[in-house]
Amino acid sequence: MPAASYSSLPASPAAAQRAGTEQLRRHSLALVLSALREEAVLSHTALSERTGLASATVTAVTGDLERLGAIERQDQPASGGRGRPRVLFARRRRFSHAVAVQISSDALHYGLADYGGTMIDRFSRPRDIAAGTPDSLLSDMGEAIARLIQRSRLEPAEVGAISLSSKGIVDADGGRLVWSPVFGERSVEFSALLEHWPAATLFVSNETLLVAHAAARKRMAESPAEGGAGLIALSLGHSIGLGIARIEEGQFSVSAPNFGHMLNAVDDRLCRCGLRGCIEATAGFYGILRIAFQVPPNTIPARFVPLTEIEKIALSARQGTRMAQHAFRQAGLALGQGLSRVLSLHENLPVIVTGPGTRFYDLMQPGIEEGLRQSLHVRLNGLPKMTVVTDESSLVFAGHVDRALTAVDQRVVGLR
Amino acid sequence: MPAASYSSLPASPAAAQRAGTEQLRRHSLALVLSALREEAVLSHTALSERTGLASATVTAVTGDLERLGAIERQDQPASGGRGRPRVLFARRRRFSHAVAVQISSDALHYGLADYGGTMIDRFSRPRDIAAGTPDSLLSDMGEAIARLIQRSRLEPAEVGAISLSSKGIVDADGGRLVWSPVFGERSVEFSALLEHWPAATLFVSNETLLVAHAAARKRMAESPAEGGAGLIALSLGHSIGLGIARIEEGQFSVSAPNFGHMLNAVDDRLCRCGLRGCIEATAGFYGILRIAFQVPPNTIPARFVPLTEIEKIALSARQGTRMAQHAFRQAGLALGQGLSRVLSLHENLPVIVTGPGTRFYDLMQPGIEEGLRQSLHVRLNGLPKMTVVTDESSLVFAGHVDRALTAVDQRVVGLR
DNA sequence: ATTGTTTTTCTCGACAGTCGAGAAAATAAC
DNA sequence: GTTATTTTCTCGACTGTCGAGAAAAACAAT
Repeated sequence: MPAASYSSLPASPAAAQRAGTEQLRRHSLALVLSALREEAVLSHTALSERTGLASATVTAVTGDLERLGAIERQDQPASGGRGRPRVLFARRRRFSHAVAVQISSDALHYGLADYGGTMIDRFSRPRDIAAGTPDSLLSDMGEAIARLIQRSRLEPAEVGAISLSSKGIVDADGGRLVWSPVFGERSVEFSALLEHWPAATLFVSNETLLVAHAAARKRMAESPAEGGAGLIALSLGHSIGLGIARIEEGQFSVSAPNFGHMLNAVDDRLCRCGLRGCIEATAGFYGILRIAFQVPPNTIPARFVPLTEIEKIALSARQGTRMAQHAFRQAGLALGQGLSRVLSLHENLPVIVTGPGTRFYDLMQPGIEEGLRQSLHVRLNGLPKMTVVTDESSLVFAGHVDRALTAVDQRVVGLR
Repeated sequence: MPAASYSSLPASPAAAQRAGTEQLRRHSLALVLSALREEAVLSHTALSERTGLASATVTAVTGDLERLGAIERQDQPASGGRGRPRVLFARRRRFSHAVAVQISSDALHYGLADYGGTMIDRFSRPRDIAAGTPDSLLSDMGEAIARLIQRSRLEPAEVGAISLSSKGIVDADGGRLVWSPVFGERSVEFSALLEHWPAATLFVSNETLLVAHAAARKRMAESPAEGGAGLIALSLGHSIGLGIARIEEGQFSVSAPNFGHMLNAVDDRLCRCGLRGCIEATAGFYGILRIAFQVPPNTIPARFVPLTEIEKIALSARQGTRMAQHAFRQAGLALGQGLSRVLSLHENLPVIVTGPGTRFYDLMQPGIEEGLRQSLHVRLNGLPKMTVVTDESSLVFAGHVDRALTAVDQRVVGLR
């Protein structure tokens, strides 16, 4: 409860608002569309119940949406009870499509989803970190996306959104990657990609932000009544990612703070970003490696550490090797201290831990808890609820698709 | 830009939403009311321009508000130009009143404002920190507020809101002070105060949150177009306070993180909260004192340090005493490092520095900047814009009044 | 004094949206 | 074939916003 917060009046009134009552209709359209995302197929009455709109209004709204081509009636009889058979509405899958690309340090994962939210194609391409440049990455991605679209025989205009994610710092509005583990401060301008798919909106997100997005969406779908304040997603791996989703009044907003490079302690541990004392420099895979092997802390970090390396360290830690245990404990401490700072700034949100590093969670947990307990906030509110979710990638893709389709929905709503 | 953030769809649809088109009217009412808070007196046409509502709608809305008693026409001829004289609308001052109490460690400051937002009475009472208990504080406040209201010959029912602020951690919804410098973990239940003023809504806010509130409101009034992301208020004194206001789409929301007791470094410096390494333990007045006089860092902090003590240290620092300079530098470092963490979590917001500690800002500034520069975020985005504002108290009261009257407005809007 | 000019407010009819109630539709049961 | 049942759709009432023009209320000119 502590970190008090509330929000205030309109204030800047003449802001971008249109006519009066038509705004209302837009809201109703959005309501129906969003209900049809949570539950793929709904009858007239079910829509009325879920959205709170009167039955008459549902008729009007679904009529609009059918005319726009965004939804369609399923002609399945769906023979159930006795009376007039219900008409079932569903999003029209061919209406639009979303491309998702997960850019990770060793591979690129591509996915294509239809307007209904189901993945219709996906493939991966390995990535050569050493050889790549921002330009080569862009052209590789352009080709791969073209391929993805051709395989499903789609027209370029049928791509409504392209959503990219990477670890690192992102300028969401500008479609740029500002800082990334691989390219450092050489920024990548993804907006150039849009040339070939003019109908598409581009999203560039931090990867862990999407995890938080997907987790928050899931939580809201499962317990809609819960005004729960939100959640934190923490991704452990070569780098450390964090996403925060805050839920308020049925809406949620999500942000990706620059957690991995938040200052942790004034120590000598050199980070990939060139500074010292970042959380990542202790808790990232290369940080763990450095401590475990007692490499001097100011050694320039390895660009990439294979997971098997860390697993060896973990094995020896589990067998009792002191230095390996110490490395994981230090990593946990840095994470716990960092988390305690995040919690001081927000409320006491539950934490979802993902990423390849979760296999070592048992080794880090004591350190994490110790670090957390060092702050007044945690002492007053107790430890946050921590949940480990191993399958990060599917959360990332869920986040991609949800975010992209939400945008398409908004465009639909804007068309009257 | 980095810390990417966006917000999402409605989603939980059947939430507390009333009938359809009446919502619209409520919005229009709020628009007019809020315009009349930014500019005390506005004509029919001016209202139409500022709110974006059609002239006909303004007639309808002002009619409603007059009927409710919230606004009134000023019968001033306001003889200006040539044509039909404009009717001027203003908030009806007697419509409601707000009580504001600033609880500081050495005094209680009381204020009474009318619905127009002007202070009509104020006085202060000294506070004996050593002798007081939560109960005695409550009863003192009850009496003082009663006195305040009687002096202006108001009925209890004419008090629409009571807004309290303190340093420390606040449970805004519950009307409780969870942790305070004076009472520690002995919480104070202010909700008991409401007994005597049943028509009033109670607000309990962190003091620096109100500073951020007032500053954000001011900024929006001055440059409404600016979608500026928000601002941070930092209050320096015996304890350290922080408030964050984020402005998005004409709305702003404000929160008060637990900054003073955010973990800064794992050192031995004992904080008033009983833990070690809090920012306050280095940057609060008692922290500065402890370092300057080379008292062992784990000494139990003084409950209160007179400002003159710190001024003496500042004087000797300005005269070149090393240890005094060191103390301010350490304080600055802790603040800068802490701020860098806040900035990592939000965007690169400008910072407003207030509080009694601002007189020593010149001594702390180098340390602050050094601390800030230790994080990747600052390196990428540059130092935040820092502005010193000495008159903290008037910002606090402005925040109190604005917050309280906003709540009264919302109640008005709710009444049809 | 009367008439015209100007500026602002107010009124009126049109339009868009939502809602409740009941009509209409479409099926299963009898 | 008729009836019961369930769901969808239609209709009229209500609320709200808007644009246009009428009405109001002043000053200026004659």
